[in-house]
Amino acid sequence: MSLRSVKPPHETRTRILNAAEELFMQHGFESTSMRLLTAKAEANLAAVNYHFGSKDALIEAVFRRRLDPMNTGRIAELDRLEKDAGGRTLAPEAIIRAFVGASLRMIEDSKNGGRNFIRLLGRTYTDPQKHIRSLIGQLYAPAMERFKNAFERALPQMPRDELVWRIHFMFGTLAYTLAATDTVQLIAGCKPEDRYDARLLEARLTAFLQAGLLVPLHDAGDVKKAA
Amino acid sequence: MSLRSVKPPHETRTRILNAAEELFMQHGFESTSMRLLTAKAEANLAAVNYHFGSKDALIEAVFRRRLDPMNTGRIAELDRLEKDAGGRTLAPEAIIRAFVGASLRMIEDSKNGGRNFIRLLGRTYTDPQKHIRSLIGQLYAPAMERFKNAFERALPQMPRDELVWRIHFMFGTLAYTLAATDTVQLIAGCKPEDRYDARLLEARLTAFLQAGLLVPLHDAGDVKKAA
DNA sequence: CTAACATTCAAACGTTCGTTTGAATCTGGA
DNA sequence: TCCAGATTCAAACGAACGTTTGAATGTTAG
Repeated sequence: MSLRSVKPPHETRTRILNAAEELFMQHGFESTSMRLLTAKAEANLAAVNYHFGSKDALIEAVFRRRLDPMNTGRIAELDRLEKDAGGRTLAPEAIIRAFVGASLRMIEDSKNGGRNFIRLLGRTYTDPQKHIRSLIGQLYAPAMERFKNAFERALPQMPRDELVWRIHFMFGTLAYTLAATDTVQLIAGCKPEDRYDARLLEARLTAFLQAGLLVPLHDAGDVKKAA
Repeated sequence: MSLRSVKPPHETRTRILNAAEELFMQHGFESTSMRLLTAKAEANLAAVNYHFGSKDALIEAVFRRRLDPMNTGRIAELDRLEKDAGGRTLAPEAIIRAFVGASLRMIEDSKNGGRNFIRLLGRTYTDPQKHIRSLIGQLYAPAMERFKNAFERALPQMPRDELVWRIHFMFGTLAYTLAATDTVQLIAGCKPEDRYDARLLEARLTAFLQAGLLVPLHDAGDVKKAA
């Protein structure tokens, strides 16, 4: 064994993860071949199977590397908010900001591939392969449960199934906004330039989500006049 | 030529399109092999290349078959609304309903694969392959332009870039909601049963989108108190 | 019937895929 | 120095991929 992981922090592993992250985002999982991937990582073709075991295990490692700290941070931020509030109930907006803030902060870190990862993540929620979707779901489960509880406490008067749907809508808006940078934006007539001024985007996104989350309940299927 | 397309309306073509739609949704484009696809369609392996030319051309045909009528219907519905309104400006909610209604009506048609297609469509907005995304964008372009103009007329006081973002948010919410039927719903603690009561979903979704679209403008990055 | 065309079919094409192998090379402690 | 384990390497594996081919079959018009 000889004390691995003390000196050289597996540079090859990291290079592979970085290359995988970028290529998975550009071409998808299936279209990214091990040969292209290892070439970009400046590693041997066999390196992925040696370090990770298989291509699927590499995919999982790519997501764990970023998603675990991100969701841990989300939960910690929520803990901090609740602690600061004493016994008072949190404002829904604060909970929303704690959630989307983690994604937007990562998107700002374009130098370290964070932006790549967020786009990759956003599209992987709806990946065709079931085992990949369930991996994402598994990695999100603790944070999702935590935030769901926080929203329930902040909005005690809202029916549970209504709240679940609105959380789903919010999650979708966030995921899609971050994943689809060109498709519909181009259709909408906006140039794809450096459009991700994270501060402005956070303000717009939070306002949109908050309004949707707090919209008055519809009565018997009729939804007129909300504002 | 001998008068094709009079009697047997290319049954093989249709069987292939149906099989492709379902398999593309279940496994994605890359993971759906021509052998599996033609087997499900009860056609010969060479039939796809004979009838469509290539796998990519088949993908395009799958989307054109559903998306062209859907967006034509959307535009017609908008035309009808504007005609009925005379010169009056349309309510934003009516425009939203005209757009999401087409998707939700197709989702109700689960017998004919409409639900499959909507899920496939929702995930394809963020497909890794650029030529696939641009195909979707191209098929959506006329309807998108039309609806953007309608929103601009309905909300003349809203800055254009703000409106573009809010349309983007709405589009994302719709796409993700329809595409991600299990992933996050399961996390949120909801069973994936027949959850798509389209009437209830339309009410919830429209209320959410309308609230987000109409939320008052944020001032200088600060977004407190919207409702 | 027959000629012309449309469609189906089994078989094979060449390529690329993820993974495995066994030897070569590197590395750190006794 | 030497050796055991960690890592890299070139080469090859069998399987699966999309596509092509040319003959066989089905269909329609004269």
